[in-house]
Amino acid sequence: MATHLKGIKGMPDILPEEVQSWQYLERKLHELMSRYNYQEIRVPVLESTQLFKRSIGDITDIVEKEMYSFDDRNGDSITLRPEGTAGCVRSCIEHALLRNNQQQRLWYMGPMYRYERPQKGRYRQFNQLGVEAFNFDDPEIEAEQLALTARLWRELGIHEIVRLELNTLGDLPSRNAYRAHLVNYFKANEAKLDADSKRRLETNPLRILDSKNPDLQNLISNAPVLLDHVDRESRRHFDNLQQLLQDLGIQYTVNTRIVRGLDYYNRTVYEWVSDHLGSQSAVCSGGRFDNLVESLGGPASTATGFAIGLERLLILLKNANKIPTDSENKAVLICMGNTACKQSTMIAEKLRDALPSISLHTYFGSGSLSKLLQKANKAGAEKAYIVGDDELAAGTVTVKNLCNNEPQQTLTLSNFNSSK
RNA sequence: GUGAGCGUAGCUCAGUUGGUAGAGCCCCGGAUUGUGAUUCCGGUUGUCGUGGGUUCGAGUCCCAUCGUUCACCCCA
Repeated sequence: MATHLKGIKGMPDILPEEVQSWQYLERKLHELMSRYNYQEIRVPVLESTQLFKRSIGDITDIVEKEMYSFDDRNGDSITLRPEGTAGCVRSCIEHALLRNNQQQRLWYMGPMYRYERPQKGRYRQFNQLGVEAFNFDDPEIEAEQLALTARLWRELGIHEIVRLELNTLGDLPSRNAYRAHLVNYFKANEAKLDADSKRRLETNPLRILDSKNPDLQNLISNAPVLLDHVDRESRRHFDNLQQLLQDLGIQYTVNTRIVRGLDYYNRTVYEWVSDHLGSQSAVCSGGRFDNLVESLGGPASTATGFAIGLERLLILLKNANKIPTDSENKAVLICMGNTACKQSTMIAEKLRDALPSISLHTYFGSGSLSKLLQKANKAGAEKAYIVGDDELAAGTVTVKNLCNNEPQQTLTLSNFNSSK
């Protein structure tokens, strides 16, 4: 016997039973996007490696060690997208969707790829819903997108177990100034830092604020605060956003330690987090990235957006037991006796003609009615359509309701015996 | 890349100081050749992850390796 092949690490199969919950979630997301009049954009899973290096930032971990990059047959380096924003922006530029400061509200959904060690809520292929809006300068757009996500949590029934954490990064000059303050502070206390944080001191000092090391918490809480250093305009933007959130009744906390793994953010950053996700606590994160479009060669365009990790969202839905079981209109066709059994496919087609809304499962061949009803019941069918020799002769179908003990009904199908 | 835990039937898991591999669920059949959700009876399923070692003898002990889970790093 040949040894069987296995799937790739961190790239899970989604089996039929599981697909139900994905379809439920996808349906909800489609509806939501449509209600906010965001438009779907579909871009490829593969892009040039250069695109991600320029957008995400060359020295980020994603680009340095997590990308699935390889050479195309002609030697060009291409990469499986580790996130969706870069491709979306590239497409908008390429097709001039942002000319003359045109506003766009866009969304996309699909798999992303990062070469990481899998753990709870983290996979090498994972799915995101991405939402981006372009050329909206004022904080109303952040408020709209946060209202949209807040509505999603509410309608999925998980609003009790997620919370919003908000911060502002200011503009680039103010952030660089703050960064210098922070480096000075941590350099003065370098002896107290762990190895990871010493490394981050060189690469991404803001990340030290994120550290989970309990020994560092005291040092971190006495560090200079980003919010105290942001420029006046960004500060005003942030204050206005907070006012809007209060007006909308959206609860949040300001967390001055939130930074971003991607380099392109400025001003607003936020995360929706939950205690039910294990260590990977963020289910949605986003913010403003006003400089990305221009830095990728497009027209200067402000931008805001967020991404939701769909696997993580499903963990929350399961946790809160909010995935409806989909047994609606499930039915089975049971044929008894040789004559009816031979015609089961044809009878099923007639039933589907007559009852377009049912999801009809046909048992081929014969078996004891008792067993077949048992099977139908286990499969979650609501009704059994039974056809035996009597029904065949009379041109009828016996309908048995499997949800209750109501008397059976007889359904007449026109042209039932037309094939004769 | 680093650390820890776990690999026994399709699934969830027992398996005693080393002595012939088990249960429940699922699936299939029958009681009941045309009436389930609630009965009873019977049946199938295994390179005990893989390869070495110790031993008269290894699912059990040792080593290696692979897989997996969780955590670090990082991030949705």
